[in-house]
Amino acid sequence: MSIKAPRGTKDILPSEVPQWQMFEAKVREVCKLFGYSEIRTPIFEHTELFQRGVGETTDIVAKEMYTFLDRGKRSLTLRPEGTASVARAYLEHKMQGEAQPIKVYYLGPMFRYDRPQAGRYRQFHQFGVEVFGTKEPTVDAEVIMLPVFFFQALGLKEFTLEINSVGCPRCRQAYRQQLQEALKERVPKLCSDCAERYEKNPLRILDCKNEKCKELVQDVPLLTGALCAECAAHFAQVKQALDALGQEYVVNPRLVRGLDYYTKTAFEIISPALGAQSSICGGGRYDNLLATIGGPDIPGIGFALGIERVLAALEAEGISRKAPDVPDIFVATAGVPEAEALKVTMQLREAGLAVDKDYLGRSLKAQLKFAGRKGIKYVIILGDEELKNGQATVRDMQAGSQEVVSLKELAAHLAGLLRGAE
RNA sequence: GUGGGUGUAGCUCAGCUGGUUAGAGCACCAGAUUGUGGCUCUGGGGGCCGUGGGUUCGAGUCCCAUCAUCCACCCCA
Repeated sequence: MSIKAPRGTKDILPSEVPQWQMFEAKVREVCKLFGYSEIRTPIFEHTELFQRGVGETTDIVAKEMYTFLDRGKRSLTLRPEGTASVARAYLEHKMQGEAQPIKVYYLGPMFRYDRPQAGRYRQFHQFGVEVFGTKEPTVDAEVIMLPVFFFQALGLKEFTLEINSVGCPRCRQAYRQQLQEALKERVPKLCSDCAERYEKNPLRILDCKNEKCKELVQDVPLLTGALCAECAAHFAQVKQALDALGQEYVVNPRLVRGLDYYTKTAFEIISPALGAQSSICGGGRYDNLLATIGGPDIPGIGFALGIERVLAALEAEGISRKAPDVPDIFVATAGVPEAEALKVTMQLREAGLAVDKDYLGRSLKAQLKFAGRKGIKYVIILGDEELKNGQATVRDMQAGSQEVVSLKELAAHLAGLLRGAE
């Protein structure tokens, strides 16, 4: 075998597609309940959108983008995430002129040039939601509750919600200095990654998994304690709203989002059933994103959730997969021309029945075996004997019983059987 | 980008310290039953042993490289 799917990509095979369709149907159902409309944006955008929106210093922009020049020498990038595109569409179509807030969801592939591992792909799929035009803390609570509600609707049981506030540029800047001050002496003792983070993005040091770093930053002041009055009040109201709903959560002051655009509320949902890539949903508020990409000062909030990871979590929890669809009826031949069998097959389809037939010229025995393996409920046996009388045999594969039915009444007879079987 | 594990039939895997034509189970196809599946039995098709180099009289087996894959770091969904 020479050509394979590119590294980090994979085929979603017919046996898996029903599970994806179930997932997508659930997305649409829940979004409808919450009042969100679907939006579909292009799969690639001008590179500049992500550079400005996601942030030059983020790993995503610095080293994970699929960027290329098109024939007109434009620099384009396969979208690494959805929020920037939706924000761009909001501005481009002047949605600030419509009734606010704008609540949308999207579903589709994203691309990041990462090293693949369990739960991490170069082409992966996200379901995400964005709300523009309100900075109300209760909308933060709604955006947090949507994925929680969604996971419950899927039957997922094992997940934990973590929340934090990363403040606004003002309090974050002040905190950053406070943190650097506190860590000054300890820099040489930190791991090499954290030593680098000390200058670039000291907040990330709080999130380091290295045991030694964890210990060293234990007594350091936390961002939650350094929030400005406005951010602190906002965070308190978000928590209050979640409390009022009876929603459990863990405040994780070390939860730091990687993308530059986040402000105030940040949250993450984690599945303990997964490996190292255990985050199944991440989101938060981004009150400066629209302004950053050249729009008016309009707040926003959203989340994105990794479909492959959620499906893996369902699998790990043993939640049954949706089985692939099989036709209800199979037309088998025994000594009659194939054209005749195709004609009967088409007639049944025209009557609204899901029907397939043999295309390998196999023996009747092999055709029955095939239908049995596939789990097809009824097999029509077209034999020359019956056909002479304008009849066919209908075999119930589960019961092993069969009866002779006239071709004229065949469709109605089968429809009746299928209705009865439901 | 860094580290470790693994690449033999469609799938899961054997193949002892290198030794003639590379095996099993499942799956697939056919027959036993010349018009009747699920059980059983019999037979059959399928492998440049990931790829390229090297060591050797001889390599699936040893060495190097490369690619792919898995897991972890990093990062994130």
